[in-house]
Amino acid sequence: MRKDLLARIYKRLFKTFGPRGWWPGQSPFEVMVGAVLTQNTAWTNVEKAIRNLKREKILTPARLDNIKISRLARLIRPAGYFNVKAKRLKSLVGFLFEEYKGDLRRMRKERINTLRPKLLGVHGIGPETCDSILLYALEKPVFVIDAYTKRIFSRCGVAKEDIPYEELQSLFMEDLPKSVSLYNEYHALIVQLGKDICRKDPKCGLCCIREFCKNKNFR
DNA sequence: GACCAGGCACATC
DNA sequence: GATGTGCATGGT
Repeated sequence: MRKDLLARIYKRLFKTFGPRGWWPGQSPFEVMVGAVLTQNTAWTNVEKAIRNLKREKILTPARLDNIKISRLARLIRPAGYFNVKAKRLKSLVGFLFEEYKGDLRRMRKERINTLRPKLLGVHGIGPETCDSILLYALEKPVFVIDAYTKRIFSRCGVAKEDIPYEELQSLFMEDLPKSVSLYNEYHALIVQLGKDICRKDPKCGLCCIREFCKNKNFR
């Protein structure tokens, strides 16, 4: 892969879509909860669930730790998979208390290299959710890979379609400067592109980016 | 009414 | 280790 390809694609995407303003959330804890709720789910549904949690004033680590799981499930119902996600949120909050006394600021102080494996060990926290929390809630320079990233960048020939998560992540992190704001914006732009184009035309090979790559003869 | 959405754990081979 | 399946609501 050409050295600055991914940086150039970023610039192209940013020019096309502009800043995305991610992650929508009023606090790091809200972002963390949103990261679980949005698993395989449209964000509009997550918003309804978060509204419910706010209305009941239980969107804090202590309140979520104490609430009965059946009530939590009922409140997050609009986000789908509500029984599964209620359990996952409980695990995550339990972890937050066991390791950091329920304090995200403590969690934030830990180094990525020790924090990431620990977080991945929590039930219901896979690589994407983990990295979303690290980047968007804790402001760690970690690149988030999701289904869109894999689909888009395999279609334009940057990676194979079945490339493992960490491998694709490394492609980005080795090619780009380690910047929280850059990773934040880039991932959001990829999701925007995925929503705009990939769904409407399954055969679309990345459209503007592919053209860009072709013109630049990048491979 | 089918299809999809900002995944993950678990069973089975 | 690869592959399949359950989990569920709400928008297009």
